[in-house]
Amino acid sequence: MSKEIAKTYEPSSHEDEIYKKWEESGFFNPDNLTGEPYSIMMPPPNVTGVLHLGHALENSLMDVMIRYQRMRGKKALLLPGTDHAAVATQAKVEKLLIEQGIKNPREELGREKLLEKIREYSEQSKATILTQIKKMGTSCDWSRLAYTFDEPRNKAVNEVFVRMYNDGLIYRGYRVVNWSVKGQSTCSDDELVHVERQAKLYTFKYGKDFPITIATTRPETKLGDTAVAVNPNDERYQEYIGKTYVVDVGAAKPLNIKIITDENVEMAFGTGALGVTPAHSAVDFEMYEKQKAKGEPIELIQVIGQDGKMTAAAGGNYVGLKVTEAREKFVEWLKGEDLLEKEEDITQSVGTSDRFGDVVESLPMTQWFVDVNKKIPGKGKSLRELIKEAVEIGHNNNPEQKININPERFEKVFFHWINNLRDWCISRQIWWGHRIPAWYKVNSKFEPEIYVGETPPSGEGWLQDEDTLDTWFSSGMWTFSTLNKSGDAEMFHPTSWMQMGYEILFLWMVRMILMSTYVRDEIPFKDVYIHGMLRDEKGEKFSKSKGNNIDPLEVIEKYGTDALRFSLLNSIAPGNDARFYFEKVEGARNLVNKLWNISRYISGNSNQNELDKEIDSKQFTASDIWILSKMKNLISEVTDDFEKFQFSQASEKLRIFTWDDLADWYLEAAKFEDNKETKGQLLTKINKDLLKLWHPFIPFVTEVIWHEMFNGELLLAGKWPKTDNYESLKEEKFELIKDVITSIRNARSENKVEPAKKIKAVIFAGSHMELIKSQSKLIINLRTGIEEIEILAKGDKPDNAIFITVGEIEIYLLGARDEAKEKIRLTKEIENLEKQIKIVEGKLNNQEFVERAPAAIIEKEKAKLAGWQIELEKLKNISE
RNA sequence: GGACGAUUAGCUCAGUUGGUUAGAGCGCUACAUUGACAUUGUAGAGGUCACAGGUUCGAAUCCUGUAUCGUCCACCA
Repeated sequence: MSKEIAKTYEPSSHEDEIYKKWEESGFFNPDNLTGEPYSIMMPPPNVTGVLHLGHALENSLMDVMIRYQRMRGKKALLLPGTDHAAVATQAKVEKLLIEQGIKNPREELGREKLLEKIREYSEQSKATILTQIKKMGTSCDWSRLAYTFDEPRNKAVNEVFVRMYNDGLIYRGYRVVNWSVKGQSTCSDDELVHVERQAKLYTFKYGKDFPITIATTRPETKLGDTAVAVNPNDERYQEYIGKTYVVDVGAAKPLNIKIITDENVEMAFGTGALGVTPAHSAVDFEMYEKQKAKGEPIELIQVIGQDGKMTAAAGGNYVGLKVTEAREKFVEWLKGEDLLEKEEDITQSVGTSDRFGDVVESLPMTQWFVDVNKKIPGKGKSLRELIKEAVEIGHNNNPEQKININPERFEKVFFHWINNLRDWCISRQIWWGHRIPAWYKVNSKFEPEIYVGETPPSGEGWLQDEDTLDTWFSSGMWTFSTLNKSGDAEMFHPTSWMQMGYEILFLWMVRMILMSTYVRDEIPFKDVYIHGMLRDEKGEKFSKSKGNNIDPLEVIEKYGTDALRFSLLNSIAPGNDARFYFEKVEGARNLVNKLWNISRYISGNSNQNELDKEIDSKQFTASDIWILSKMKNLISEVTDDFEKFQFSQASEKLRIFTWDDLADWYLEAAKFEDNKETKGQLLTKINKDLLKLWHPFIPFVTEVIWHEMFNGELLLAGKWPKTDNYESLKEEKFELIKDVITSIRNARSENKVEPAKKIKAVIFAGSHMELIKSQSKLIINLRTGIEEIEILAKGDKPDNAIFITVGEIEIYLLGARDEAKEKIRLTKEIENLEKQIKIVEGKLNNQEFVERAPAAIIEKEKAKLAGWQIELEKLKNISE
């Protein structure tokens, strides 16, 4: 490092250049690396906009991991990509177009033109996202860049669809689905956001002569009721079960209401009877199916249409009305007929579309589904069982193929969830997405025909299904659909590690397990690391509507990428939410600068030519031995933390070593020690390994320093430090010296001694005579304000001195004592010691403690007590 | 309604199998003025670990319950 190097590190003048160097080096591409494969698939960000701080956190997590693994000598792959995010993107672009004055984009533009608009938008968004990923310093292999909607991924989607169809796992069925009127599309159960709202619960009868009272919050759907369900064990209704009543509530035709039984009806709730509307409730539809299977069918009457308005079946008074209008009208009618018995306010949770925002309707429709309960041919297990097995005992009961969820508590949530899994509706009526590979035609005998295949069928008259696939169908294959380069899948799958936020655990993780275990007969990843959400400083979610969004690029511009990365990684605990503070980033920036200056100092105080010479351990001082043992320990702990995904703990240990141990103690001491040559070698060795340990967290600054100081190969491809490179030196001598120095500083401060005032110290070192003598230079120079020092084994205590005791060592500071303040200080110390001694004595006098506690603990307590007792005695002597 | 978390210093948070006087950053107080770094240094104040029980020689840590907050799930019509 040359002398002109700036006093402060300026990220913006290095980062782009360094990233370019990394890219050009080829080390981002595992083809250029050797060793055991290690792979991470980047969860592809949606091309709905730009990246936010949450993405910055994810990029930091993935990159810290992949850099660590690369340095560990692995063939490391971090594969980047983006997600076309079907509904989300179309909804977004449609919204933009509406803002631009196009009232109904689908009608006005048509399929091809609208798709063109969406493609344009998504390409732009994609470009921005990729730039942002680079700005974060993410060391991913750009030669393998993937997109969920590009050709290789489309091929994979079609292949898997056809295979599942042929296995009978995908079926086309007429069922009640969630329908977003606003988006004119279905959505799956997992895409619903439940919102609490106020509603009215109406209790009524269909007619004067109807024997059972029912309750509902959706009176308008009652126009389509065809049954009343009661619990089979409910004695109140036994006599009515199986009977059918004809009622006229104003629908197009009088309703045939059959009294049926269902075990899920709770006797205690309301009247214990439930009006069954097969067309507009998933639960009721199930009853409809059950009745059909039993041979006692009930009718299905659809009274709400896809436009959210009442159908003709709802009757002349209702047809064409919005559901809310119809509701009022029906209630009016009930009142008029004196059928309404009760009207009460309740809070209700309703499902809304996560992308379009409207309350979804339940409508019966023909859609495509994935059957999660059907046995897979040749497997004897259902998809649900496959998913569960992979987390519970390992795929195919193979422990090597077990997915570990970290932190573990999310496994509980997973099992709870998997038991409630229902068939997955995968067809969407939007246009942006993978078109369903199914074709229809009517043959010469006027029978409908269907063809499902990877390529269009030959022959005339085939029309492809208009619908597209749920976006998770393609992103579920992400761990392997991305590995389409020859040999990649065998090399890198199952992937090694996957990080994700808990909010998409069930949306995404489960689908990846489903796809991978079914298609590849192996798990998608071995370890899942769940992180929490990043919130603003008030603890609120970042969102556009709140206007509290922060652009990572802004933060980077001001503080540098390293500072952003460190502040994010340092403040997260697995699975827990964290708040983002600019103060944190500022602190991180200061740390980066500290490391910069440490290196700057070291490079100025070591001779490059001596680096290869063997370090002469005979020249070691107490501080040398101390820092070397700290360093050895640091390497082992940081490595350990990485293996346990404890990133924030690793970074914290590095921070403490760097700032407290190295900068504040070791470098300060080094200034006053004589073994300059050895020191230079040691400093360089420690600096090198420290830069390596830091590199995954703060890649830019470490690479810049590395380049300035060592000029050799890139730190990116450096070898992770080994503890073996450090001798096992167990040494606590320097800790004692630190203690002596800190105590002197403290006593000066408490006595309010002027900083400039020089004082004399007399030390009775006892058995530490030799050590204290050898370290006297440090005791004098490290901000203790001592100019003269006298060291004896033992002696008569000097008068009028500040008295300090560090274990058996006695220190007297002459010429600085403030009678009153010293008295206060001594009293405080004595009180403190007495308190501690009392606690330990209490423990040791406790018969049960002595009998039952492990010997090591007891020994520790005894040693503690003995030390304190000596100190206390000395303090008492002096204060008399 | 169910499940899962959280509650530790003024603020934001660590605390890995129960064992020194419970830690850090920021903030605060007093001091230092450039010596690698003022994006700095030195010293200090500040906590009944939400509450109540229990297990244990010993609990922030394990168990039970309560309160408050948060998240997810759910077919109370």
